[in-house]
Amino acid sequence: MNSTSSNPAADPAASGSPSFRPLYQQIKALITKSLQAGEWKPGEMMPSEVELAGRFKVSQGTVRKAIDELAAENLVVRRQGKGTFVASHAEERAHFRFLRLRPDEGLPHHPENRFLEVKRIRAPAEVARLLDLKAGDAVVYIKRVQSFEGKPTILEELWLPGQLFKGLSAERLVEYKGPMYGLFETEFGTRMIRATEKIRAVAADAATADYLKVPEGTPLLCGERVSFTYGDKAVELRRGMYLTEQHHYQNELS
Amino acid sequence: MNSTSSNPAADPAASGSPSFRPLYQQIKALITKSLQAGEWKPGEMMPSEVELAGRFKVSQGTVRKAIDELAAENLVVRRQGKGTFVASHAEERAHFRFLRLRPDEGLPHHPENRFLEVKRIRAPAEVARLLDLKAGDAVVYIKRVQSFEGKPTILEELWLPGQLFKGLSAERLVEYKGPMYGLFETEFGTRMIRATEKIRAVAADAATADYLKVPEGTPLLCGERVSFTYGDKAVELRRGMYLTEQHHYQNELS
DNA sequence: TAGTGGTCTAGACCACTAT
DNA sequence: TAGTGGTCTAGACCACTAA
Repeated sequence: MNSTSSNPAADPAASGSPSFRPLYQQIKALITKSLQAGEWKPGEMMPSEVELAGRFKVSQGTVRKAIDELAAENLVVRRQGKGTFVASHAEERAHFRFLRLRPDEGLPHHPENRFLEVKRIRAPAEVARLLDLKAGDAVVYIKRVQSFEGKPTILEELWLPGQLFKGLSAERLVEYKGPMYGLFETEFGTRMIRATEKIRAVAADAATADYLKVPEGTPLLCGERVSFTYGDKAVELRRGMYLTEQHHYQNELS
Repeated sequence: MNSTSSNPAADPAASGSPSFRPLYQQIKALITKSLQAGEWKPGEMMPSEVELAGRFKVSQGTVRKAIDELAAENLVVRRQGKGTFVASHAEERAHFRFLRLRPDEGLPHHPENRFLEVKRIRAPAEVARLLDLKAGDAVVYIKRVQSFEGKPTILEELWLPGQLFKGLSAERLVEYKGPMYGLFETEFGTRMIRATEKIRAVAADAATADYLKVPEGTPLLCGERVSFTYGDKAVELRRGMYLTEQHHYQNELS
């Protein structure tokens, strides 16, 4: 396949792209668009490489390279002999991808959740800025405490665009088993695919100390996370206070 | 190339591997061995794909896939039209790979260094355990304070295997411009390729508070890093106390 | 046995860099 | 112009899964 081919996607003039763009990148973009549109739902198998190659009129190798990158970005999961599947936060293996807080020894446990508040409010300026909304736009506000083995360890506040999370209620959150991100993608069609996190050390204020049952002034990890869905659209702001007396934040540098 | 080929690396019996192992993985291992042996030094260009394909008696595509993975692991850097180069910590672009502490606004600056101690000691049990040494083995101990714009921000302690870092002195550290990892790879032939980090929040003790010129009890980020070289061999333990009043630890989740 | 992803090859051509 | 990495193809065969 080259630029003299009849394949429209490979023709820069037809694609409207002024500069050279590899075919497999264009295929990747098309597949991503289908993922975003929900053509194949999380957990489902997507069409085989051969089938996609036929649909896009390119070789299987080109589809392969496109899917390789999607797999590297955790958007899809390849399973030899079975097929390629849309990644899902509902799967066990995905649970710890965004959960970096680990007990000092042993394997991570699933925390017990206690929801303190779930309500719709108008976005404060700072929240609106980070979520790319207008100040005053509706957002869902969630406040919860997570405990490990009965010990309160995480105090977390979340802000979600109200537009995308209509009908999200405390009942629904409590009743859903598994990670919140699973609920978000299953019930609200919003899948988190990456996030940025800023971490600092702070002293517990009176209210936080009370929730975590520690003395005021106790040093806590403070993490601010902004999560993004397809198209680098910010869809979650999360501020967490982490008690790190028996836990630590684990990170791999490479 | 298939299992009936005359290529010894592709023959499981000849390679001594009982189970199936892709050819490109074997090639990757061979190239890694050459990197480890210093056949090509950091910053140097390594042989072209065609040349390596000839040497290993495989197709260029197979070498390509091997190098693709090495590039993904930051062991080498590809430059179109030029060649493939051995990655180096001495290069500007690598400076911030392991440096996650950022100023709250603006781009990261290079800190000013003040070395408080550089000496050879016997490894305490805990250090020996993490570096896979025997308690009492010689280690180089380094203690330093890093300041940004004159403000002390990081108090760091390092332990390095004495065996690998003979002749490392305060003078050499002070005189070397650029990141320590650059010095380590240039002068001591030890290249850090990945690390694990555990982070928690702690209160500054009297000594630390003094170094960082903050009140005792100030919340600090405490990071413990173990760095590894080729073959997943631990070669550095680093414990840092970070003042996060004007800085934060930045992380990308994906 | 059929279908899927995974590996490997050989060859053509493109984009980029240096000379 | 020559050499490098980057893209794309077509086809063969392997490993794994499920019916």
